[in-house]
Amino acid sequence: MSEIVAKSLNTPGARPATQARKREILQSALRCFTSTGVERTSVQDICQAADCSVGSLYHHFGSKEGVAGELFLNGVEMVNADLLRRLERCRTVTSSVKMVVIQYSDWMTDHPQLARFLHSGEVEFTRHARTELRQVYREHIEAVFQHFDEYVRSEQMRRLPLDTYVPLISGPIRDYTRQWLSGRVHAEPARVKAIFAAAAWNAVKV
Amino acid sequence: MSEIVAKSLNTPGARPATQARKREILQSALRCFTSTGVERTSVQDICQAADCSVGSLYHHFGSKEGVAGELFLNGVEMVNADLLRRLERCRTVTSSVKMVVIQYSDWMTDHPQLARFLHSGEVEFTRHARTELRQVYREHIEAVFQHFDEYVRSEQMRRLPLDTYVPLISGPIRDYTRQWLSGRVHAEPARVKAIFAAAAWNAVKV
DNA sequence: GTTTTACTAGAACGTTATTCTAGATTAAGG
DNA sequence: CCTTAATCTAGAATAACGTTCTAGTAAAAC
Repeated sequence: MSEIVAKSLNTPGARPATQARKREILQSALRCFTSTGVERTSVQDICQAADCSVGSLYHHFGSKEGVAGELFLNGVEMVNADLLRRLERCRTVTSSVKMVVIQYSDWMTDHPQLARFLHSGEVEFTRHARTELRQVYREHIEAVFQHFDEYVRSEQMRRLPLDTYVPLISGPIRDYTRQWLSGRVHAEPARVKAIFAAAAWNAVKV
Repeated sequence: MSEIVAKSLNTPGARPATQARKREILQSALRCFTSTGVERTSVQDICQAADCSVGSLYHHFGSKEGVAGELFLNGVEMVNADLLRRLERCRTVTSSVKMVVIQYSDWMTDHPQLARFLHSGEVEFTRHARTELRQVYREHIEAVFQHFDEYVRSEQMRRLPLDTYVPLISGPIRDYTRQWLSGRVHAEPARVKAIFAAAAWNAVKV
């Protein structure tokens, strides 16, 4: 089971027990969402699984969407942080580009439940969650681009329209992962990552 | 506005007016779904827009999911048919591979409403719709692969694991389209298709 | 020890998808 | 034509669900 560790699961003024309760709710929700689907799980299902009252859930998360949103945000932050950590160790263009694909494959294979949830597309975000997610995404992209900037400058990588790098490098493995999660293909992403890593490098090398 | 033409919108024993009524419901539903989101549109919204009663809607489609499912299926069949039509005119490997990307870009750009709906990921399928969709997908893939088979045999194209062709060729443009629909990038797919078409060919050429 | 705040609980509310029953319209057979 | 059976429409009734509300409990602050 994947750990649902929130960056800021506790707000100022919160009691010690609160974090545990929130985490319990999030983990129970993830189990429900991935087994039954977001829309088909009721808040009562979550409360029953987490052994809490609806009042408690609404106090902490405001809505069912709120639970799903926080779960989604936590998941995205985990993947992003893991990529940056692994990118820092790469010292060449080739290994860096390939790492983007390899990390994605490994992470999705290692966290199938969160992978399923993040790819489900069922999550309806609140306005607040949406802006927060956008912010997280932007900061992440910026950090990743900073890593690759020197390679583009030194012409070890093709210079392309900014918006095309992500689809070119990550598009295929994302598409494959999606198919894997929907059951259309059977080999885990981690077992085909070499092909997609090579293709990614092939797409952006000079 | 895109035409919602059903392959088999009429069942045996149906009256002439039925097809028009069903199409009216589907078109109204599409408008509601794309403007408000699938989950947030009620069946009453659809009925009001289509000027019909809930009883009528349920008689024809069985459920809200049923409406969304048929809309989805029709959309997929339209894209697929369009691709096969355009592929038939291609006489070389390069143009064929690139056509897969180009057709996708053009179609999504020309049918933004259906594109948004097909990519929304909000549709919950009934068991029946799911199997039917799987069937349609399989037949389509088979037809497309048949077109490319000769090129692989004559070694004008790389021989790769079967499940990797689609992600390698279509993954990037799909990913880009998704980002375009979510508003993260602004240039229409049709305006960047050349880059992704070239990358697709680059990924599978010998 | 008192006051304030965080938290929990579960009944009550309004909305929504779905079902049901009754009736209207149309096609087919004689 | 008239009858009969089937398709189709309508809208009230139902059941389930997300959310709100009120009251109460526990813990921290002072």
